[in-house]
Amino acid sequence: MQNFKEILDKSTLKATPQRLAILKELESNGHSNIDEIYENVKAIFPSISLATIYKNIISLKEENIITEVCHPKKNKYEVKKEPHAHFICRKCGEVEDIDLDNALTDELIQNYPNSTKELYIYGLCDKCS
Amino acid sequence: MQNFKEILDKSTLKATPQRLAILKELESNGHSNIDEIYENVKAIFPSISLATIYKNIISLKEENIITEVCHPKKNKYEVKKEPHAHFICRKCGEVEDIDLDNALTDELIQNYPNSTKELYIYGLCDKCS
DNA sequence: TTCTGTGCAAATCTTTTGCATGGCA
DNA sequence: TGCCATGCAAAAGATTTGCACAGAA
Repeated sequence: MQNFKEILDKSTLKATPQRLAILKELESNGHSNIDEIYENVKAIFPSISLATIYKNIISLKEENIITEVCHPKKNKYEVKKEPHAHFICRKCGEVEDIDLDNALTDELIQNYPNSTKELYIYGLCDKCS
Repeated sequence: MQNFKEILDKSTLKATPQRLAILKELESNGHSNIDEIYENVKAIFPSISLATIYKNIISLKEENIITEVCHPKKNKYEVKKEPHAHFICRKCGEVEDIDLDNALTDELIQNYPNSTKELYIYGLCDKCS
């Protein structure tokens, strides 16, 4: 479990309880969309508003604390970590992290010097195929 | 230039002038989002409505005539063609097609047997980097 | 005639904005 | 006091739906 308070203290953003809850939700869920964040954080802060979620997602993105995962159904967000790939299921929308540690992907990405090392592969997950 | 009338005739959809114009727009533009399609088709059919664009995009997707390109800013659409990769600029949003003909990508995709051979690489395009 | 597709308007959903309030340095 | 950040409500934007009409088989 990461120390989000410390991460926020180093940024321009204050470590409010709501922000910490959003980050905790992303960490435990892996990838969540706005609704999922809202529902799960609401369980802890019943008074939180959707607008707060949206505003925080924008500022956490700007501060490079979270990353947007482009998603065919609904964009998702994740706590920033090592560059890695995503496998996204075209049917159920499930997102799976893929390690980028093999020679193959390294080499592929070498061909795109300006790439941010974000690779996405679409297909069907085990359940849906 | 593809024969879209023929393609539509083979599907369950009729080859209406509006549909043909949407496909022609996608073909000439490469990748367009809803607004771009609307604006450009409107130049030819001033009476076309946004609802018609939306409805057609849905049915053309269902018939596998077009493909949705997941895009951080606005989803784009393209006429279906050989499986290929996309390079998407995180800054300006430009989409660039990448051929999937090299051994590297072939091999990468072999590792994901259920992949639809859709690969996305994010980064900065030449202009933005 | 029948069926599908179109275009308008309304409805719904999603996201953003403005503003008053509250908490913390 | 002076900032941010929050939460509400309203506004703005995007997408979907219902319906009447038009056009092709």
